[in-house]
Amino acid sequence: MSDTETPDATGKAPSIRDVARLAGVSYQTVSRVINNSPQLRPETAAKVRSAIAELKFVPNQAARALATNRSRLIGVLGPRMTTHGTSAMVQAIESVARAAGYRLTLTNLATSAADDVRASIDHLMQQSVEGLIAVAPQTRVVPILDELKLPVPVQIVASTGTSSSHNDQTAGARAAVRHLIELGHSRILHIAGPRDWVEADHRMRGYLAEMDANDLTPRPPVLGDWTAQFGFEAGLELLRTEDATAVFAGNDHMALGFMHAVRAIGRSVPEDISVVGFDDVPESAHLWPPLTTVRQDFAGIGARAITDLLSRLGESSDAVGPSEPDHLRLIVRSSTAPPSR
Amino acid sequence: MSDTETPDATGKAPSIRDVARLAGVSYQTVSRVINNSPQLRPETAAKVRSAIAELKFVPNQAARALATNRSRLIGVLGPRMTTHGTSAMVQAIESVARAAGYRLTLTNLATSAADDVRASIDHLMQQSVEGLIAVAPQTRVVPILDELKLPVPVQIVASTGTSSSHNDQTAGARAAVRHLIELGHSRILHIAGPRDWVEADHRMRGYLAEMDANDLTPRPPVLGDWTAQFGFEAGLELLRTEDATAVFAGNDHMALGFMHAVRAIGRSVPEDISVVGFDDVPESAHLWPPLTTVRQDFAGIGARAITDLLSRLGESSDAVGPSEPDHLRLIVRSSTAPPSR
DNA sequence: TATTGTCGTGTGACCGGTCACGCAACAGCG
DNA sequence: CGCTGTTGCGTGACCGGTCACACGACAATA
Repeated sequence: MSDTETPDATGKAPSIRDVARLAGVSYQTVSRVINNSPQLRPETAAKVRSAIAELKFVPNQAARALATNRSRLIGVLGPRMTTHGTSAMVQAIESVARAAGYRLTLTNLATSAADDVRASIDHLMQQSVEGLIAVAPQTRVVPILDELKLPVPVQIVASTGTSSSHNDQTAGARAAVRHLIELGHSRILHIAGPRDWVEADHRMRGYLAEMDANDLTPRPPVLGDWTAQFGFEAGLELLRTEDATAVFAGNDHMALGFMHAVRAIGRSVPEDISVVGFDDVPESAHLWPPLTTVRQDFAGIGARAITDLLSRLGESSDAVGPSEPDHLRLIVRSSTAPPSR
Repeated sequence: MSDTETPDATGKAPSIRDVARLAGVSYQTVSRVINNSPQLRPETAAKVRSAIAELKFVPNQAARALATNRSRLIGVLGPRMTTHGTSAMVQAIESVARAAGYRLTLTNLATSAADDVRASIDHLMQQSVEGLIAVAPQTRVVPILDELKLPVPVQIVASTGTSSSHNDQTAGARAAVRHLIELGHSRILHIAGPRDWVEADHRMRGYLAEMDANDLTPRPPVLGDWTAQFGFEAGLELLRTEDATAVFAGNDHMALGFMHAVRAIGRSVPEDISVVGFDDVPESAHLWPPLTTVRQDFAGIGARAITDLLSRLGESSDAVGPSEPDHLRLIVRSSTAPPSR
C-alpha cells in the first residue's frame, strides 16, 4: 500500500516503450502519435495521449536528433559587446526560432581574435547546429566564417541589415549627415565605431559619401568603441582641436558621451554644436537635449534574419514575404539645429 | 583519379567507427581518446588523434548525451524585457558555463502569464537541460518554478543577488535613500519597477525600510515599467501633484526619464530636485547631470549564479570560493545635492 | 614453470528515438 | 470468391556514442 503515486518510480524518465506498454500498443505507434502521423485511428491516438499525460512523458530530443540526424538547433554567435540592439535582435531571433520548432544555443565571443572566434564556432558546431546566425559580428569574423566553409547555412545579421540586403546599409548614415548639411552645417565630424565592426564601417562610409556628394571635405573619422565613455573623451579632445559645428556619432551612446563633453567645457548642444546619433535606443528621446538619431527596428531585423535562415533550411516561412528594407528612419529631436556662426 | 581529396566524401559526418578504421584500432579506443582516458599507450593515442584530425571528426553530442544520459546543457530562462543588466549577466553566465564544458540554451519569456512561463520551461526541459537558470525573473515566475518541482536544480538570479544570498538585497536601495536623507531631504519619492519583479520589490522595500528607520513617512511608490518613457510620464505627473525634493528611481532608465520631466517643466536637477537611480549602467556617468546611482556588478552576479549552479551539479567549482556579497555600491555624482528649501 | 595482476585494447549490448518494411484486416471490384 | 489496394499497426535494424566486461600480452611473484 505504500506504492508510489506514479506508476513507475524508477527515477528514470519514461521512454516511448513505457508509454507503449501502458497504452497497450507498440512503441512505433507512440512515435506516430508524437509526430502527428495522420494514419492513426483517433481512439488509439487518444489512448496513447492519455498514457503520455499519465507518465508525463516528454520525448528525448537527443535520441530524436541522433535518429533523424536533425538537431533543430540554431547556433547564435553573439557579439563581444552586448548592446541594446544586439539583445533586442537575439530576443527576436529566439521567439521566431522557437515558434518554428527550433531551439537556440548561444555563445558569445570573448575577443575577436581568430583563434577565439574559431573556438566559439567549434563549440557551436559540436552541437551539430543546423544553422548559424552571427549577430553584429566584427568584420574580421566574417572572413573566418567564410574560410571555414561550414556545412550549414550561416546568416550574418548586422544591425544595419542582413547580409542579403546590403544595398541600404549606408542610407541611414547618409540621411543623418544630410540632415546636418541641410541645416547649414559644413564642418561635420564623425565619431565612428570600432574599425572592425560591419556597422561602423557602413556608417562611416555613409558619412564620407554624403559629405562628398555635397562637396564638403570630411574630416578623418575618430574610431571609438561604441561607449559613452569614449564619446566623452573623444569629445574633449575634438572640441579642443577641431573647429566643427556638428558631429555625427556612430551610435547613440557615443553621442551621449560627446554631449557630456560639450557641456563639460561650458558649451551647449545644439546652440554651439549639433549632435546626431544612431540606433535610437529607448533612452535617446529623454536625454538632454533629446537626441536626433537614426532609428532602427532591431526586432524586425532579427526576425528577418532568422526567417531568412529558416527558409534557407527549407522551412516554409509562414508568409513573411521578402525582406522589406525600409527599417532606417531619421528621428529629428532637439540635439540638432542650424549653426549659429 | 577524380577521387575526392578527403578519404570519405559520403557527405555524412565521420563517426568514431570511421576514425577507428583509419587508425587501425577499435572504436572503443577512439572513444577513450576523445575522453582522455589515462589507460592508453601514447603512440596509440597519437595515431587516433591524427586520424581524427584527418577526418575532421567531431564527436556527436546528441549520441553522447543519449548514451551517458547527460546533456551538459543549461537552460537560460531570460526575462521578458532585456536590459543592460540582464544581457551582461547572460554573457557572464555563458562564458563560465562554456569554460566548464556546458552549453547554453536560451529562451525568453514572451509574457509573464503562467501558461507562457510553463511553455518556456517545457521548451527548456524538452531539451533535457541539467540545470535551469532564471535571469531576473518576475516574482510570479518563481512560484511557478517551485510548483513545477523540476527534476533539475534551478538557480534564480535577480540582479540584486542570487537566491542563495537574500540578505543584502535591499541594502543598495537603503544606501541610496540614506544618501538623500543625509543630504537633508525628507520628502523623498520612489518610482518603483513593475510590481512583479523581484528586484523592484526589494528596492521598494529598501526605500520603505530606510524611510521608516529615519522616521520619515514614505509616499506610496509609483509602479513603473523600467523604461525612461515611464520615468518621464510619471515625472510630469508627480511634479504636478507631489511636493518632493528628491526621487529615488528603481533603475537608471526611469531616473533618466524623470530628469527629462524635471527639465520639461523648467526646473532643474539637482537644484530643485535630487535624483538617484539604480544599476549604474555605463551611460549614467554621462547623463546631464551625471546620475547618482547604485552600482551593480552584473557580470559578477551572473558568474556567481552559474558557478553556484555548476557546483550544485557536482562540478568542482574551480576555486571560486563562496559568494562574496558586497557587489552593491553607491556612486555619488551630481544629480543629488542638499535641498534648496 | 605455473599463477596472479596489471595494462592496453576489443566485443556486444544499450541509450531512446526513427525509418523501412512486414503483415493482418477489411473494403472495393470484377 | 479470389484479387488487389488501403488502412492501421507492429518488428527489426540503426543513428553514434558509452558502458560493462572479456581477453591477450607481459611482468612480477611463488
